[in-house]
Amino acid sequence: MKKKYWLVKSEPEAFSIDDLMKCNNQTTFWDGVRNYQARNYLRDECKIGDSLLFYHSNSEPTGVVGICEVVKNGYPDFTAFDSDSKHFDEKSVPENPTWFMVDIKFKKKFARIVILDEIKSNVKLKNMKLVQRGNRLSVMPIEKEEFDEIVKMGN
DNA sequence: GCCAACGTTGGC
DNA sequence: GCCAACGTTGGC
Repeated sequence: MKKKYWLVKSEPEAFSIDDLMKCNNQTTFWDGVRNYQARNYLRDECKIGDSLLFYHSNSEPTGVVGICEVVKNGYPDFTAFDSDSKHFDEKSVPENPTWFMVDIKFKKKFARIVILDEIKSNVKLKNMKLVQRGNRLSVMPIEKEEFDEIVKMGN
């Protein structure tokens, strides 16, 4: 299986890369994805060993802040079963789960944040879904070259 | 906090 | 299956 590359978004108010660093074993489950396209990526394509860019949305500044790695393949997002969770979805049941998640582990925090403006103005990154109009996917595939370029910018 | 651009829902 | 209404995302 060829290694793949992803960009995942999180609002740092809700969950930041610093929060991830403080997690047990610097690992957490990436819950709360409630979009079918993103769900399909998590369930079917996002596999152990894949690399992810961690992106802070709705923040100051907005941009890519570090790298993580997938450490568990897609499995049912159990927060959808929990009526106390804000990610609760009554239509998703354990026998037939609607939503999926993966586990991710912290790898690295960038020396500097790669802000959205820089990504937008870098011609090598102009094909990223991130900078295309109106794209709101919270989990999106990216190319190895794009991953490498952003890592280079962050160091 | 605003609001444009989406995705989803539900009436028909 | 269409599409208006609604809720959400996310940059600014």
